[in-house]
Amino acid sequence: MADDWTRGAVERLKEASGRSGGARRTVVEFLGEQECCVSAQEIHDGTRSRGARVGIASIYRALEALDALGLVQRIDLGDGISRFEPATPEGEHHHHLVCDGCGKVEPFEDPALESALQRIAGGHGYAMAAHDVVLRGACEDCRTH
Amino acid sequence: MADDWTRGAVERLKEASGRSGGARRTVVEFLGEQECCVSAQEIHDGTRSRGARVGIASIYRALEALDALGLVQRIDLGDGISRFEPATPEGEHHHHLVCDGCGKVEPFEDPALESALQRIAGGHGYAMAAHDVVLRGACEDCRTH
DNA sequence: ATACGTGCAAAGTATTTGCAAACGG
DNA sequence: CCGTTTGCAAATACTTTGCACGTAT
Repeated sequence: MADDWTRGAVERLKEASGRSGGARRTVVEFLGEQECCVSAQEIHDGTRSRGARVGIASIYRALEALDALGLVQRIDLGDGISRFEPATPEGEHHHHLVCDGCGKVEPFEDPALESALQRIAGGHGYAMAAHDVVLRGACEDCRTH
Repeated sequence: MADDWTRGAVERLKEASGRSGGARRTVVEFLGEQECCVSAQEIHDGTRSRGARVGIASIYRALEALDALGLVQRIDLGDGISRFEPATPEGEHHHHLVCDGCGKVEPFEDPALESALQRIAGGHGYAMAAHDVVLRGACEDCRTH
């Protein structure tokens, strides 16, 4: 399934510009393997440790292109670093729990939350295009010590 | 009511450090008058246009101190700029709708949303300490053209 | 008098951009 | 070949920090 996203993303990038280069492919392949969100720096380090020589600027440019095509979701956990993860085709998405203690990031999804957000946006006359939800707290491990 | 917050915040800052200075007071007074969240730069511009000569660094330091005491809420709308607003004493809080078209920011509060978030955090073993919710979309005005 | 607050300027960090060279079609 | 992509380095934008001076207690 992750491979599906990778293949689809490479193809849609190619369609969009008529061209395909090594840096973009490297970024897409790395992203396709991730469980959860990663930062530009993590992509840089991760691909470099596999021997890829991709400039950080190209990573940002690839992520910008992917974001513009709706192929990745941009996530802001509030620490000033943008993180990215593959966007699921159906628009289903998850949000994140961040542990204040150990920094662990954990995804979750919740239909009731989604519908509450829809209801709220609608009630204020907004056509909701996107939303971010980040929960912060102490995880079970950190609480138990 | 805004005055209540201003007075209380000045006092708690003083308690915390045993000292009170002009820059902090200026920042607190400005914040107390705001309807919704403002950025450090907006505080700088706003206070300066009233004749205050407060350095931007002092504004950041005042905001950091207020945040540490829980007197302000730090808000990240996803544009890389931190915004701040007075925190209400009871821990009640609101979130924000951001219009993709005109950039308008509108607050809302919703008890059902809050309880859904509590439920989610609890279900994952987290003791929720804070949370951010930002909804993005086209507002009624922008949709109607 | 003493320690904390303030202002300026310099440093730091994440991200973007200009540009020449590499490369895909 | 031609136009896009890439990598480097310089630039940008927000925020933090070092340090000398001011100021409240």
